[in-house]
Amino acid sequence: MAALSSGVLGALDPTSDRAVFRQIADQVREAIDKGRFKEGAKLPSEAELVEHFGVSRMTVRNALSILQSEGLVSSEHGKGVFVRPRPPVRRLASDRFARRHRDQGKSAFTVEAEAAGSKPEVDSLEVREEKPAPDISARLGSPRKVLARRRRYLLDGRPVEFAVSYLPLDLARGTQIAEPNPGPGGIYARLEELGHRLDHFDEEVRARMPSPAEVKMLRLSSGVPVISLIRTAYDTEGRAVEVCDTVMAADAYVLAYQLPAN
Amino acid sequence: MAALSSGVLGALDPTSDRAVFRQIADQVREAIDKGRFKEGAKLPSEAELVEHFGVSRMTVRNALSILQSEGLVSSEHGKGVFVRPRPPVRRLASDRFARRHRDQGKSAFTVEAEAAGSKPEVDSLEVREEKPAPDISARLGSPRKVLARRRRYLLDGRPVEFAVSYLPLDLARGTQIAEPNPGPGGIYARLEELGHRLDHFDEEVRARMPSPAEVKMLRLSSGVPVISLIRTAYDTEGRAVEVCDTVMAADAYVLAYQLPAN
DNA sequence: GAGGCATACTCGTATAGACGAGTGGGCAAG
DNA sequence: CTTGCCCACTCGTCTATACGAGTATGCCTC
Repeated sequence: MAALSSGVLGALDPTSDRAVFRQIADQVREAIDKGRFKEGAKLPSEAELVEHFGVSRMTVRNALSILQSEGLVSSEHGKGVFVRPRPPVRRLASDRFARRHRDQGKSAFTVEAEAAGSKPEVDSLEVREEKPAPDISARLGSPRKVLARRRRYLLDGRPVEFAVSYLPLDLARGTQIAEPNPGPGGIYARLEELGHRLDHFDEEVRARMPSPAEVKMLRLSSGVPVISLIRTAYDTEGRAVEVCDTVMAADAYVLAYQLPAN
Repeated sequence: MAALSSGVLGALDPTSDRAVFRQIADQVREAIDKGRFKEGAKLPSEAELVEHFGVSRMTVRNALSILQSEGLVSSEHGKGVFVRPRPPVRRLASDRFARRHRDQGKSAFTVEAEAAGSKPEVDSLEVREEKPAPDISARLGSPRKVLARRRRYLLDGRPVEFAVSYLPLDLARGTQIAEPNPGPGGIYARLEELGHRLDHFDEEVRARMPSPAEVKMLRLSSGVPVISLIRTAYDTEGRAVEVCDTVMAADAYVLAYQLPAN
């Protein structure tokens, strides 16, 4: 209440035809944008906002739900509503699969995370053979079955990315690629050892709101979209040797690409 | 009502500890996923859902608001709630700025849209000199002032993208780049004519929920994120000659990139 | 037939109240 | 001092009700 009377939030405009709950959302949003509520700070409680604006609680909750869907705030049961802190961002450079980055014992994810001062983890590792979904199948040249490698990546305990790699079964069966730990340099190193020298990767980038399963898997708070990245690896023969389907928490990533001008 | 009694939606599980509005959202989501409600189809009205599930209207609205924030449905005042149709998607290929695509009289956007059978439009064109924001300034080598070119792109009347190009003022002032219409091949063709042969582009891709201003500008329905793309163009001297800040409706785009493996 | 109006249906906004459940601090008992 | 409980405060869920505003339809009038 002290925070309110100190003038962080003003009054409603009864002459405006803008809905009351939008006016409240506007005021709180502006206060956040201008830094009057700082990152991680607790907003006034619903009861305080009810009293300050003289409206019912549902109206206040309606206003807060707007800000939540915009990704500006997140609520914690029993504690309050907080300005959502911006997490550190992981930058994926366009040369991240270059051969020269592939000669270490650790995975690219691990190396990069440790360099950035974060604690990397990989879990939910599942390796199995399965019948590919139509879109995956089409990219791989319609194999009857594929090897699927599923894993989840975490930084400092927070899940940031979920990825599934699909490889034609005739190519991967019986090799170290079919093992939970594919060895130093990852599956791309193994593919090259098997004679599939990699030529290039195609990546398709989309953004959308997460499914409930993805919300759970990535522990996403509301108002955070996901980036969907589908990468296809081609060998020098022009054969698609792997498709990797990745879903990333959008607030944890920036993708960097370099395009030639010619 | 006939649709409901025909069994598209089932009953609630009173023994479940899952909130009622979530159960309702789950059921409707599943019906959409399984195609029992098709794209563009009208859902049962709130009143029908109230009757079917035997709950209050706020509970139904709460359930629908979940689906709306997931981008699955959108409501239209006075008409109903509809399964959101997936709009046609525009694919941005990684060679879209290649010199060979730059020799026509029309802009790349126009050519590509017409090839895809859509009606392209460009509006809100504004060209002015201004003081650059810090992040833009840093990318361009800290010029005191820049030329800013703002425009909005539409496909079949729907706004899909809003873009601002920034160029160092000393480079653009007095040239055709400072004109509303930059001429055939766009500003990249003009830059090359001015002796700045383009070498490569850096692109940074992010996804997030839109600001209210972006919702208005792109006429976004709720539950649709935006893709933010910041492209920096470098000439063969290594100088950054342009920064383009683009905000795209995420449901209208897929970005395609090709990465070398070496 | 054309125009306009009434009406019924849709979602949008807002109120008031109730109870549940998670959190944290203080107080009392051991 | 430590343990455990209670309580106050937080957000979560749900009900019931009311009126406003946009849309579509059909009927009535002209």
